[in-house]
Amino acid sequence: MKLYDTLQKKKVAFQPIRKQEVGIYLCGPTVYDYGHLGHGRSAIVFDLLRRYFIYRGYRVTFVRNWTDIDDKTIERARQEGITVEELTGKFIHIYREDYAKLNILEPDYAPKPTDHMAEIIMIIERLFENGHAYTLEDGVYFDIASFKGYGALSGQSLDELRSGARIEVDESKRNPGDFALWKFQKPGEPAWDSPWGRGRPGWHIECSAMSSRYLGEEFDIHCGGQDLIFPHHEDEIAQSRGAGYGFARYWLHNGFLNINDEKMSKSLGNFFTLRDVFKRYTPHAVRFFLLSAHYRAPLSFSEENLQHAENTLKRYNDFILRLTEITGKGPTGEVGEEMQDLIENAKQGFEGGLDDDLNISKALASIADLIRAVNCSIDGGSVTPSEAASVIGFLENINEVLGVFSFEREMLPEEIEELIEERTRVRAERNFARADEIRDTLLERGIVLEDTRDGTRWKRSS
RNA sequence: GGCGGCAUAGCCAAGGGGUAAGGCGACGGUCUGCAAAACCGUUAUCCGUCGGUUCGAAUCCGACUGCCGCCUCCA
Repeated sequence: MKLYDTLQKKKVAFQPIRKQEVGIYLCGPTVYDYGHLGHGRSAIVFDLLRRYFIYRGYRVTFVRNWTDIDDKTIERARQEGITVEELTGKFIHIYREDYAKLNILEPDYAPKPTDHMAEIIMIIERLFENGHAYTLEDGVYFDIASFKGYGALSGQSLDELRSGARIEVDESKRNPGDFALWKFQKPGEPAWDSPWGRGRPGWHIECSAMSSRYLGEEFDIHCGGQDLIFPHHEDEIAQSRGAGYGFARYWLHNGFLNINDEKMSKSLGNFFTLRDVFKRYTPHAVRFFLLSAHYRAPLSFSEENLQHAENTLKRYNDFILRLTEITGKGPTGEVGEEMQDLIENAKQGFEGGLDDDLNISKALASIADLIRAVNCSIDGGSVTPSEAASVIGFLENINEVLGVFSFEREMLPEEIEELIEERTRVRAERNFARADEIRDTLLERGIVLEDTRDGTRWKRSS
């Protein structure tokens, strides 16, 4: 399996630290507000990564944090007149609901920095011991000049960072790029005891502390959005390696979700929350949309593209419905060699695509080829129930990775079943006026009827 | 100013030295009582522009143009 490593700036063959095991850390959101599509994208593409490792037989440990203590959670809680804990508890709950709708697997660990002060303090102590930390009036800082290799991830040298700094420089810091490890308490702020005084952790330190806590001092993959490369991940590397950890072996970053060619973000105010989008599109379609572009490429949000996802998914699910109708006839017939080859080709195409740095387009193209070929055989009446079952089995397997197909069928209310039966009767009598009337009535109620050789099929219209 | 990314049909998108996968949409056809679904066919002489290397480039090199991101909180 090849993955693009941001640090090496190229695709490399993935080698796990321990055979058939992989530890993954994903930087999660700061929980002070509703999640938007961009957060959804990051969560989904790395859910795809995790699920594909599982599909490939790896034992995966997946960690995604909730950032619950920083300027924004403190400020928002103050505005709303509630505690930081109340605020973050509410939004963690909302995020979890949204992510569940998107069929994102729960992380094995979902740590919060407020639960890990001991680990955070311990790593800062180690940074002092190793000469990377120093204390100023308002907090403890990391001395980036003391860490050789600073800038390797983002491709920037210390000098460039110095000259390019757009922020007002705190003259007391040894280097403008030095960042806070521990911020001393200001009036009204939540605070924890530490050897340097009461306060709270800086942003970057939580990920260094919690990743090592759950995945070990050296682990396989660290992921996040491209906006985290600098300074967040650069600083994490400096801290963790400065503390003597091996830290992450591979760095993966997802591209942005754009809207009108601009990054969707809180600060630009051009975002759609997941909740809003769910009002207009099915969660499966939203997942499929966010999944359907390569994870490192920019993806444009638009009504047209969401609708596109909805349409494509409908084609998949119609296909599954057709297969289900055939398997309903019982487990009979052979699985012919031709069908075995079709499935095998699709499987190889699917795996070949995802093996190549999660090339989802390649993977989906092979599924499209399978659907066309099998639909063609169904039209010809040559697909046995056993064959249909094996195609469904294949789709179920890959759906463990994609998580977008629907296999379940709901039961219709009896009155609707009766209308469908009545329509079958009157059609046999060639009373098409009544038949069309029934079809229109049901359509108004969201039921689409399709007449096939073997009877009438119903579907939900949306 | 520094660092990085992107530019392929109406739209989404793969490919990345040997002559353009796949999907959505559209149009024509088969099927159907009519539809729908499905299938078949059509839909890029060409891959931002200009040069160069090569027998051969969308693919490599150079320049240019446009767009985006990071350098400040951000998935």
